[in-house]
Amino acid sequence: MQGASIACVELRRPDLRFPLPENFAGRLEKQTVERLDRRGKYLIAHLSSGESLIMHLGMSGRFTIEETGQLRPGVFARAQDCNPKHDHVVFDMEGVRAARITYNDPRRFGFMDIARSEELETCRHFKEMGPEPLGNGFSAAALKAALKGKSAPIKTALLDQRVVAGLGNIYVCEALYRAGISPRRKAASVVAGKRSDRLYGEIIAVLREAIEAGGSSLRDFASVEGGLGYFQHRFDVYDREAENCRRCDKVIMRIVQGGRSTFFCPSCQR
DNA sequence: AGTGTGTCCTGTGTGC
DNA sequence: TGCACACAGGACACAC
Repeated sequence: MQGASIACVELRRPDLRFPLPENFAGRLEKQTVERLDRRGKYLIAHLSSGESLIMHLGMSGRFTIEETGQLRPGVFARAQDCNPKHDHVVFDMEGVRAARITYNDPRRFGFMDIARSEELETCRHFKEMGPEPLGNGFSAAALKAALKGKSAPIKTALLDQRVVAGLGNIYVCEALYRAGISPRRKAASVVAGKRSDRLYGEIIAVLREAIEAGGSSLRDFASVEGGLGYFQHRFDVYDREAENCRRCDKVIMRIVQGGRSTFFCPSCQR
């Protein structure tokens, strides 16, 4: 999409998780995508109009690419296992590369929005968002400050995007296991000892390793080229209920916190 | 203000 | 085979 222009936007329904913004297609058509970016779990396309398209995949969203030009025919073939009845937004790109970019999302938990590019940092999606975990804004001190005084369980606190951006259920479970911290422990008590320093390091480590492995393909995640991630083979606890801990051989437990599954080793995590 | 609960939606896997 | 049910990578609205 970078450098290409949006020739046409086809909306196949008036909303995703939320209503699409006013004049959605009109504000995108004829604009050039100057730069693609990411903040937390959001994708951002900076447009020549001075506005930016903000996209979130939710749980099941995906973009597929069909190359319509002759540049690299067949490289970006449409994923076979993608039911076209959930194709909700179609972007026809022209210019440096002609392609059809389709947003498909069975559960429709994803959403899109538009904001002025110079106001991105203060728009509702990013105003309160915490630092990028692999960026300069994240440090052991920053993590401590964000967790300080919180009575919520550390598991719930780490899923809160205001603490640190981009952590989801898998990597929170994995980071807590690596750091030897019980998911039930109050966030404030993690700051009190040296646990938060260890946690800081493990958050970064697990994210780096997962990115290196191409992400985690549970059922349907794939890269935009269609390739699968491999990090799921290296989960220590996530989706391993009743299996044995790799470290102490005791049984991995599943509990529910804030309506989400938490996997942990009650012996290794204190 | 911070925290816990329910909700949005479809597909898949499991047990009966 | 058919059916009911639980659960899924996330964020938000709401009640306290």
